[in-house]
Amino acid sequence: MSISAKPTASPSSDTTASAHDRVYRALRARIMYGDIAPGEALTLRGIGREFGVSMTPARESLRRLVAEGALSLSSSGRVTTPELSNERIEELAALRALLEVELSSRALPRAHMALIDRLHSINVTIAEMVSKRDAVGYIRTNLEFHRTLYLRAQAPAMLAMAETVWLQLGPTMRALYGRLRRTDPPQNHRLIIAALKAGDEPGLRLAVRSDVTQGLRLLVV
Amino acid sequence: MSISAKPTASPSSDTTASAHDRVYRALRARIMYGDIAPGEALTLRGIGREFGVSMTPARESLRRLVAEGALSLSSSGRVTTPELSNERIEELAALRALLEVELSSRALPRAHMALIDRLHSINVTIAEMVSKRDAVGYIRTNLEFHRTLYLRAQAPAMLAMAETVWLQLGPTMRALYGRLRRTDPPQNHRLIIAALKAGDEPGLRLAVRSDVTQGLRLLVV
DNA sequence: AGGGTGGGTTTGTGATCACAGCATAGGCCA
DNA sequence: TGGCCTATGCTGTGATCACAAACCCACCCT
Repeated sequence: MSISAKPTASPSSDTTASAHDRVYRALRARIMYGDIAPGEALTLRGIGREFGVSMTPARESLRRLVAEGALSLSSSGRVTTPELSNERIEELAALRALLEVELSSRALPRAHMALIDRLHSINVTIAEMVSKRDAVGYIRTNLEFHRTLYLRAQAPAMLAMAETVWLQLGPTMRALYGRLRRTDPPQNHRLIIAALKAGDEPGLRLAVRSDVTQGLRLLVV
Repeated sequence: MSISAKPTASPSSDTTASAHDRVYRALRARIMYGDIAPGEALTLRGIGREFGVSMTPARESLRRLVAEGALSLSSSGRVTTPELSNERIEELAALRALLEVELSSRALPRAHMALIDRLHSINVTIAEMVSKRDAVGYIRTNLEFHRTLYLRAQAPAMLAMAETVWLQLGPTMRALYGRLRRTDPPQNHRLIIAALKAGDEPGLRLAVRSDVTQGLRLLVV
């Protein structure tokens, strides 16, 4: 039975031996980076078959993702990726603004030149993803930009909450970036970097708020 | 085997037939309202025995609580209620301030007289709990005060995040209210109600922030 | 007497199975 | 020909079991 293992997931990050954790990480990345469309259904046996595990670890990883709001659970127990209402999207955008403005503000006094260089280089990668029309790559790199900045805030609980919001917005973000077709240079990211260099806290808060809010605004139909 | 069911949990809210959900709800309430001390260990078979279920639902509810940050998972898989560091407590307090100030601000334009009456009556119950030295009852009623207000904000995702923070602080809050021995009338709650009546948004924000922050400040050793 | 080490016990992990609910697709009847 | 109804598969739920690792405590060696 163990021959049927089909590791179609990413071959990286196999340091943990735990089966449910491996499944969880793979699914989480898929959802957060928009690899799954809203409304898609996931079945226990299907997940188990794909990752070569039994129903038990599949169920654990699915329920963990449900607990984090990444998947929604119907009354009959069926698990699907959620289709967010406009009110929910606006709320999550407000949450992003609230949390990420605070995180960036806390990161500001700790932002050295090495961090700014790193952010700049991530920005270059984002531009590449945009020109390649790679939606998933764009989302992943964009979030990496934010995570790199917020890691300096030394606020793990707050960062975890922000990532939970990203996770909830994942499937919807794909729909967004699949829709917008203009080659959008990360203008707000440049404003963020400039404010970091200048030590300008109000400017930084404004830039982060704009960056977080403007993309989601297009999504509200 | 099913005879060993000992429903020591609350007899209410048994509308759901799902076993793991029943266990989850009971444990969540215990943790959030400070019924379990920090550092206590929970075992799968122990939970199962107590609720008269097998290991499967016990495991699901425990892992869900771990996913929500209510319990911490050691490297060997043992589940305990977390002992929070001072930095973590300060971070969670900041998170409470951030989220709950926003929630109260959104609830303000929707706050009618009926809500204010209800808040006042909850406040009376809080005073009773204080005089009875009932720590768990105090925490539960205090959170009910906040939840009642925030429900008017019509922001379910934001409220869910706030409740997650309460959950993480639960075991620690018990340690706090077990320590403070003064009969503390809910002064800040009266300020909140006054600001609601007057439609005074800056005052409301300040009162909520004070109420949320001051209690946790005592806790930082 | 103290510290390391052995075994017995307890723990989480994952697989498998029986079962009940549901959804769908096909057939059946008017 | 159209609408209803049943049957079959597929789904999640929960119980049980085998197994390996961790833990604990007593015992033994130095």
